[in-house]
Amino acid sequence: MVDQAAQIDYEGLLNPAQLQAVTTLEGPVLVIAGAGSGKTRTLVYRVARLVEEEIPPDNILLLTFTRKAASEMLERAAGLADERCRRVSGGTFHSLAHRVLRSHAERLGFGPRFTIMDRADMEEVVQSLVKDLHVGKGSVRFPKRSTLATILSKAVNLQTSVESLVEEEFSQFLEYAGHLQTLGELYRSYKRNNQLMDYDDLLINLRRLLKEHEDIRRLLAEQYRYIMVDEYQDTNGIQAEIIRWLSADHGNVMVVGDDSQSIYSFRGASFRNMFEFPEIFPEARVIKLEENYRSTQPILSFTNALMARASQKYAKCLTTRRTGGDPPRAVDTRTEPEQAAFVRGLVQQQRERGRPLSDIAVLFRAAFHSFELELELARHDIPFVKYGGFKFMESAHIKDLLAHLRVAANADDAVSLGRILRLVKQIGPGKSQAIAEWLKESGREPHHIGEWPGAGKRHSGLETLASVLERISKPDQSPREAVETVTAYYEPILRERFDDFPKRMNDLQQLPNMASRYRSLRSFLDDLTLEPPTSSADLEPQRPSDCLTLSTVHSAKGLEWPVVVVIWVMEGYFPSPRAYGNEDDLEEERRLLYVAATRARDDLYLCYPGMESRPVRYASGGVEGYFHGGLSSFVRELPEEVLVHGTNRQLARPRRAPDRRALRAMAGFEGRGKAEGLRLGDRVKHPAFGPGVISRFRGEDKVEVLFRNAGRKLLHLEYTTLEKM
DNA sequence: CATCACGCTGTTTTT
DNA sequence: CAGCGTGATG
Repeated sequence: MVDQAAQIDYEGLLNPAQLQAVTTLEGPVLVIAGAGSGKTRTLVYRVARLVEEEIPPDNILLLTFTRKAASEMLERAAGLADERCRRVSGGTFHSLAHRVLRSHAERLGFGPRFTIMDRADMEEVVQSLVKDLHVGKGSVRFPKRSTLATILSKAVNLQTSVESLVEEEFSQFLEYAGHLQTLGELYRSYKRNNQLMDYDDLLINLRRLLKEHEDIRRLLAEQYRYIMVDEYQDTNGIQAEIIRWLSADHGNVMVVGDDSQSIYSFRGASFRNMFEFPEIFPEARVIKLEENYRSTQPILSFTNALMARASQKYAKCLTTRRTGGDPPRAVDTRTEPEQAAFVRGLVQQQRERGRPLSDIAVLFRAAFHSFELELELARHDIPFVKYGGFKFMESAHIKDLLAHLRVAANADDAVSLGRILRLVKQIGPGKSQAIAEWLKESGREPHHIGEWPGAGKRHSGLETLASVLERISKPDQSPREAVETVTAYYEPILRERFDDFPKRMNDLQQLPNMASRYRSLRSFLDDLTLEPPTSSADLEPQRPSDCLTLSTVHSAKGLEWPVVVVIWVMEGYFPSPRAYGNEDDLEEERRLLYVAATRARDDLYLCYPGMESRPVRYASGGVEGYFHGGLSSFVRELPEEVLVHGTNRQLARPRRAPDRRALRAMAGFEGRGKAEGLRLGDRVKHPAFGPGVISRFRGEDKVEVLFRNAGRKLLHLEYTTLEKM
């Protein structure tokens, strides 16, 4: 080991509260840490301190919100103390659960080969079980698959029955409460029968293991004698219980969090865990970190004023020793395209002043809120990386490919088997079901599907698939080879099924490299599920070295930038109106803005398309709530002095709306498309986007066109803007 | 039985 | 805008 210079000078490097947190090594500790108060720093130093005190790194457990956060912290600790810090166990609750369950799941009746399902898998299974409920045909209002998954998952995470959750939070589905309850039970037994665990099961099953198997609890408590939990405000009741069991024997547990940054209630997280910690561990020390090391005082005055309006919180007031700084600017950008142009202008202006793009981040609530801005940035050649909302793993072609690997890794994975069977020509829902049943009855492995008697004589499609499965099921195939085998088989299918074949094929070509880092298919698939890529940059690391960051607020947690621009797209704006049914939603929205604003070191811009608040009632469900004009409702209720108000005119001239008449003049059509003989699949040309294919008719005067070269896949266009080719 | 076309409808964030 | 269910078509 490297012989580090003298001991770390903790007193000189930490403030008194941080120092207390770092040097209290035994017993339960609750650290209430405001944004930018050196929370991560405190954890890093504490890891270093523990290691310095000769605590074996294997005995330290650092639970964080993402695995990336954990490895970065351990990296930093290693830089401070020594290399041993890297051997500390770090990760998310889910990855810990996964690790433990892979070795002990047989105690719960699972084999070691269980498959982890992501959200999309869960939806697929749940949807497939709906038919067993025998809900009347006329039930138009039955929740769709994603809502079903949300309901079932939330009931688990809130530890309540489906029925009472529906009563509480999904009253529009009250008439189906019984059906949903049954669906939950069907789903549970389906998972048991097919060796499947979803994200929630990982937590539930770890808790069960700890609760019901004393020996395993002892084993883990002995292994992890010092436990630290970051972002404790984002844990749910199950996770809190896991912590309680893990540390029941020794009580050496430090949890760190900020109730004001709790933004995951949608998955059952509750900052109440922070208040309850001292009740579970009555001897807990409580340490508050209130000095902020990140932002200027004007930014903090704004965020303090914002949170002062919150009704549920640990009161704290952040201050800094930094002097100077401008108050945040609140800018009414009026409309979304103007907002995009404004932000682009802002970025250009900062750049001209010599700021690197990497100093700037644009944050927003939902991933699609940045679409307009992405187009605008592309038009002006401003490079950016986007984090959040990137569903690489959920795109159909990736799921198709991985489904083959999953069948090879777990023959019981009926969802994946069905998926790959349906890709074969002439095999649809009916036959795939029949094949799966035949396999089960005859006790054969999936790679025997070529022998299926129902095919009549021989079925070449099934036989080809069977040989692929046989090849990739061989233990001597490396994950990389398996991926390549399946890609070769899948390529013609992909070409046939998707119009944008080249882009999708390019995605698939990223997979072999990812796979080559793994020794088994199983671990490759597990990692992809537990830590899917969150940005396109994760796939193509050769991005420009200096680029702007675009991120959802959720993905920006724990990060900071000198300049932060927050854009809150106008609510009620297409595609979907957002209504706030209750005060809790509004409170979380406020905390979200708090998280976004506290990412800023020096300059903060708040952009919102101003629109009046107004009451709204869904036509269908009768849910009452109100739209609000993005940030405007928060901004309006704050004292004048914490913000400078402005309009976009000061910094950028609004882009002119596209001139429809000019486009029409350029168009080759006079009448309506369909009437003029346009058909699906016809090739057309657009003056701006180039050649494309008609993919769908929408109503009387719109058509969907697929453009291969445009940044966007699909566009709605009036027929008259198109030229027939 | 598989596949295609079209009308209807509406919350989002992630392990 | 995109997913879903349904009815028409092969």
